[in-house]
Amino acid sequence: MTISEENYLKIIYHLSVVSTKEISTNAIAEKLSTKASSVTDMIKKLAEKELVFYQKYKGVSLSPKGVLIAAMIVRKHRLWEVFLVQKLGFSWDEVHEIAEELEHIKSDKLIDKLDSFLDYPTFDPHGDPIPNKNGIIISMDKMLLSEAKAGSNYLCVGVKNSSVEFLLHLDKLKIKLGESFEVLSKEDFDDSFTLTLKDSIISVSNKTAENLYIKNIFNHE
Amino acid sequence: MTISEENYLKIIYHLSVVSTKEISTNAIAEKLSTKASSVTDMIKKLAEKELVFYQKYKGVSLSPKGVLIAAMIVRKHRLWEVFLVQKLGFSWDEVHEIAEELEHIKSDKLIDKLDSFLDYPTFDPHGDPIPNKNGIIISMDKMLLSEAKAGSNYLCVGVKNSSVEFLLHLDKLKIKLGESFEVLSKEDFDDSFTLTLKDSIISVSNKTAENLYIKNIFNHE
DNA sequence: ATAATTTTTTAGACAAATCTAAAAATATTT
DNA sequence: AAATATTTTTAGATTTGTCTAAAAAATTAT
Repeated sequence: MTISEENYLKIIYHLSVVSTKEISTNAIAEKLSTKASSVTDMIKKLAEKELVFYQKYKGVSLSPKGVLIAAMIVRKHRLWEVFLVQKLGFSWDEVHEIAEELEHIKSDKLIDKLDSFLDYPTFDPHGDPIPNKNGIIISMDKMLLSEAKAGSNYLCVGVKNSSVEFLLHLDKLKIKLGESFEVLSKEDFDDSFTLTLKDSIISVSNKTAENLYIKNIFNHE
Repeated sequence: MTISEENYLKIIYHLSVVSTKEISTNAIAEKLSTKASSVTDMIKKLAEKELVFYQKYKGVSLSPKGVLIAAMIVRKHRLWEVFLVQKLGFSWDEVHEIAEELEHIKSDKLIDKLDSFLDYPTFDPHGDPIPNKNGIIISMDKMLLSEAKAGSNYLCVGVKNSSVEFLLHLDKLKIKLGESFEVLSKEDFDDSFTLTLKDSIISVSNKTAENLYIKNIFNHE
């Protein structure tokens, strides 16, 4: 597997999580910042290797073999992110770029040992689940802050948008994953939210609320 | 810098440590398991970038800029080896291959943080010195076991040959870096050595003795 | 010092991954 | 359903790093 092939499989994997349908050439090209013609070439190569199912003009989907390889790349990426944050002290907005390189290091033993060293984490620093050795990911019943109800208590569990800009914005608001808060009110005027977080009251824009995953905290805890 | 360019600089760096003279095309080709014609092509490219000094048919040497880049690659390689052994529990014969990949990860901040996480090590698991951020390496006054004198005490400090086979052989003899021993005798018949190591007496072949670096232990310690 | 050998370079070809431009297929509009 | 627009594919070119085979330079031997 070349790095390029791995990147294609990874992107198709990520697109497949969102869509269920066949993935279009253009969608892949956009994610990889490349041209549709390059995507067609690479897809043919991956189809030749039986890592994807492909029919001309009909889009592409991962074969079982392709799913497993892609899940292992995502597993490596997210384990390295945990390492960078928890062991080396990076902030959550810095780790994606470095993990993009580390995810291509080829050694199963390395990943097993890293997993053990990190104490078998199940989520990465952005709240995304880490596939296990068989490619299985545990899914959490999360929702967006934008769907929250006034008066309820929640926990921050992940980000939908993990761009550097958004993550730094959350840092400014002192919002961290694992933190709990209460929704005081939703403002009708601009669909923003007012929350109590660690004894202070903050206002969160609708755009932010639509990119932050949360989880209900039930009172019996 | 591509991975290929980095590998050429690294090899020229390693060859320069041994020879002082200009490095020949064939020497590089042999180390990289490639053809002389490929080496010529790459050297031209590196000369273009002013990373090496090059004159047709006269061999090649690193420019100051080239030395620094090469030293940083060696620094990364050796720091990652320390990480793999000390933090992940790899044995010293397994880490070279993985570090060959990790050394090409591009992030200065990553290496600074890794260095700090490892507590600023100065030698890698094979006893080779780790260049500092300025490319400076501290050299140790080491010698080969084959030059040792009967009756003296020494410390194992490094290996000249770091092949998997040799390292596993040392494991069998229970020879580890940092261990001390006394040379009981040198056998005239086959130039082998008899040592006391951790209360047991072992025999070490001349071939092994010529690949193990040691250091005198003075009695006033 | 000339001949033979080895080393190095050049010239031209190839595979991988990309691109542009044009053609073909599909989807959307009217 | 025909016309228009979009998407996808094909064809051919480019770049990077490699190769083989032949030519040129340097070294070694006679």
